[in-house]
Amino acid sequence: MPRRLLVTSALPYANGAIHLGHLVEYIQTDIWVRFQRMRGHEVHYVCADDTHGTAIMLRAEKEGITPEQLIARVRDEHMHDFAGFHVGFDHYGSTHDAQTRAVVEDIYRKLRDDAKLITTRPVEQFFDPVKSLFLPDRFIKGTCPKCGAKNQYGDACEVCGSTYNPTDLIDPYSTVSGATPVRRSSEHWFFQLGRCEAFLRPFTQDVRADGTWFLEQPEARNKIREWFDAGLADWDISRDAPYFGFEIPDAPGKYFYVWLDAPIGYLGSFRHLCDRDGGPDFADFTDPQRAQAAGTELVHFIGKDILYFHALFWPATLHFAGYRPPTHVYAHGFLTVNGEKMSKSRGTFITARSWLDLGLDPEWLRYYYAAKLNASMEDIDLNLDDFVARVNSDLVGKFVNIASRSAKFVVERFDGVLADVPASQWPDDLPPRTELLEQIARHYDARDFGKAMRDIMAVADTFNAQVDRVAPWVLAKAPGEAVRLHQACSQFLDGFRFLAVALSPVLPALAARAGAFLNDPSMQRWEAAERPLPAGHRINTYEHLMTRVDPKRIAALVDANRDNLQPAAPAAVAAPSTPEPAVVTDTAPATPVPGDAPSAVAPVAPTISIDDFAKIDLRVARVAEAHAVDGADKLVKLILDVGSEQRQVFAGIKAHYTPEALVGRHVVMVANLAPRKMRFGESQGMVLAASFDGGGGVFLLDLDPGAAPGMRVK
RNA sequence: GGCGAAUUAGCUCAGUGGUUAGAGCAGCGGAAUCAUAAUCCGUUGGUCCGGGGUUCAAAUCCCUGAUUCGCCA
Repeated sequence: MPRRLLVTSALPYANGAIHLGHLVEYIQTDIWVRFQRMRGHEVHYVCADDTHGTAIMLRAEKEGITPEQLIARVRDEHMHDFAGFHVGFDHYGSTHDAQTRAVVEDIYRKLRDDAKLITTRPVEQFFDPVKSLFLPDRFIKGTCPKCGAKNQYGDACEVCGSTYNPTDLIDPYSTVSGATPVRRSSEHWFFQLGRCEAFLRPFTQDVRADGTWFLEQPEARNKIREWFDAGLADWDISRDAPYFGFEIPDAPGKYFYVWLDAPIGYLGSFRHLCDRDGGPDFADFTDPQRAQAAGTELVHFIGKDILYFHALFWPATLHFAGYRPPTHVYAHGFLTVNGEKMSKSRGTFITARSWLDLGLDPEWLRYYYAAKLNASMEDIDLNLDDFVARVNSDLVGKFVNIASRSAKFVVERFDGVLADVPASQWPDDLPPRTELLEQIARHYDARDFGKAMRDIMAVADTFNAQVDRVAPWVLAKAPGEAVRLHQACSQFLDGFRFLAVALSPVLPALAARAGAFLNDPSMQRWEAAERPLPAGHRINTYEHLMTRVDPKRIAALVDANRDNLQPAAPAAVAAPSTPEPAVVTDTAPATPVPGDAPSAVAPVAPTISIDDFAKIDLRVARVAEAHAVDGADKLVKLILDVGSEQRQVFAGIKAHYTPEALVGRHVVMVANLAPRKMRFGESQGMVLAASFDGGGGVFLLDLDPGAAPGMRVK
C-alpha cells in the first residue's frame, strides 16, 4: 500500500545565504523524498523561510528597507539556491503569510482556551533605552565577570569558556545602539511545557504498537531523556514590540516568539499545496482522527541543534491544540570542511551561490553527501581532496564509464538497437538482481545513503571488471563475433541502466540524461531496474554524461569564499547580494575620476530602429575559463558558458583584468557576431565593456545577482 | 562544571561478542587501449587512542585516562 507522506526540511532563517552546511539537510531530505516517489508513494515536500524575530527587524532597518522587502529578497535567493541543487520542494513558503498566521492563531487559541496551557507573568530583561527595545542575549555584550575579557556575549565567554547570565556582565552595552541597557520588567506569555510531560515522555521514549518510534535514533531519545531528567520548564512564547512577527490575539503589543511560529510554517506552507486544484486534504495530515484513518505520516528532517524544539515543544503544542503530532523526526549532524568548522577566513564557509556561480556541478555535492550520510546524528566531513577523488573515481571513472565504453559499439555496429538480455543474466559475483535492488531500497528508506552508495558502486565495479574480461574491442575486430559483441554490450548497458535508476534519487539530472540516452522514460520508477530493456529497443547516441572535478576549480571555490576583508564592526552590513569577493577585490582597475577622463566623450551615433537593435543577440555568459594568450599584448582567451553551449572568445582586456579575476563572473556577450579567425584561434563572439576611445581603462559590464548564463539581454 | 558522542590503514569510512579486522581512494608492480587518463589484475600498509577488567572468545561489553566535537532549554 502506498504511503502518504508530508515531509519537511527545517526552515532556513531569512537573514543569510544558504551554505554547504544547510545543504546537507536539504539534499538528504530531497534524496529521501525522490526515493519514496520512485517507489510509488505519495509525498508532499514543503519548506519555507523562517522570517520573524529581532534579527530580521534590525537587519532590514540597517539596510534601509522594510522587513517585508528583506524577506522577499532573501526568499528569492534561497529558492534559486535550492533549485540549483535540485532540491524539489512542492511548495516553498514563508512564515510571514496569511496561511501560517491562521494556523498560529488557531493553535494558540486552542492551547489557551481548551487546553488551558497558556499563562502570563512578568519577566525582567535588559532594555535598550535608546532604541526602546528589549534585547535578546545575543545583542548584549560586556566584560566577562570571571576572566575580565572585554566584548563578550551575554551568555558565555569565548575567552575563558564560562557561562553566566547577561545580568552578570560587567559594563554591559547594547550592540544595537551602544547604550548601557537598563533592567525593565514586562508581562510575558508562557506555554506550560512542564504540564505536558505525561504526554511527552511516552510519546518520545516508548516504542509504538507497530514497532516504530517517534525518534528512531536512540541517541536522540537519550538526549530527550536528559531533558526530562533536568525537568521541563515553561516556555516563554512572547516578545515585546517592536518585533517583526505575528501579534498575539487579545494581547496588544505582544508578539509570538519566532520559535513558536517557525514549525507552524511547515503547516502554513503545506496549506498552499492543499489550496491548489487537486491538492491534498489538509485535515488528512493534521487532524488526529482523519490522519489515523487516512494513514498519513508527518516527517521532519532537522539538524541535531533543533531537536529540543521539534521533539518537545512542537509535538506538545500540536497535540494539546488538537492537531496530529509528527510521526517521525530525523536529526542529522553538522558539516565540517576538511575536518574543521566552516570558516570564512579559511574559505570553507562555502555558499551555495558561489558553487553554482563557479559552474560546479551540484550533483557532485549531492553524491558526496549521499556517500557520507547515514541514519545517525554524527557530523559529516567534507574533505575537499577526498571529494575530488571520490566523485571522479565513482561517478566518472566507474559509473558513467560503463555507458561510455559500450554505447559506441551498439550505436555504430547495431544501429542503436539492443540485443536480448535475459533477466537471469546477472553477474554471478553480485547478489541476485531484485534482492540487491531491495537491499539498496532498504538502505535508502533507512536514510543509510552511504550503505546504498557502497552497494551501488560494487555493481559498477563488477560491470567494469566484466567489460575487461569480455573485451568488446577484441570481439569488434574478430570476424563472426558480432552476436557476442551485441549481447555483451547490451548487457553492459543494462548494468548501466540499473545503476542509473538506483542513483536517481541522488543524481536526478544525470539520471534524466541517462534516460534520454537510453530512450527509456520508465526509469523514473524504481521497478524499472528489475529487468532489462527488451530486445529491439533503440537507444540514442551517447554523449558524455558528467565531467570530472578539476581540483583547480575547488581551489578557486575556496578562494572565492575566503573573507579577505578586515574583521567587520558588528554594525557593518554584509548584504548577501554582494558579488563574489574574488571579483570585487581582485585587480579592479583604478577608478577614474571624472575630470581625469583622458579623452572627450564621443558623440552619440546615428539613430537606429528597434528592429536594427533586435538583430543583436546579447546574452548573459559565465566565464568558465580565462587564460593569458602567449604572444598577445592585449588579448585574454575566454571560454564562455552561454547556457546551451561554450564559446571561445578573445577579448582585448589583458591590460585591465587578470584571467584569475575573470573566472566565474558573469558578462554580457554578443552571441550572433560572425566568428573571426585570429592569429591565436577563432573568436566566437564579443564581450561588452565600457571605455573611452582614447584609453583610460576598460570596464566589463556586471550583472545583478540572479542573472544566469543564456539569458537574453534586451 | 554536568551530560553525551566520537577516536579503526596515508585519506574518507564499513565493521555492536565468533576464523587471520575490511572497502574505496592514495602508494607500489603489472596488463589493457573500448571509453572526454576512464579500466582491469596483483600488492604494500593497522598496537582498532592509552591503560585496566569481564568472557572460552573483545574493535565490539564494563571501568579509567587522553584528545576532539556537541548539548546544557
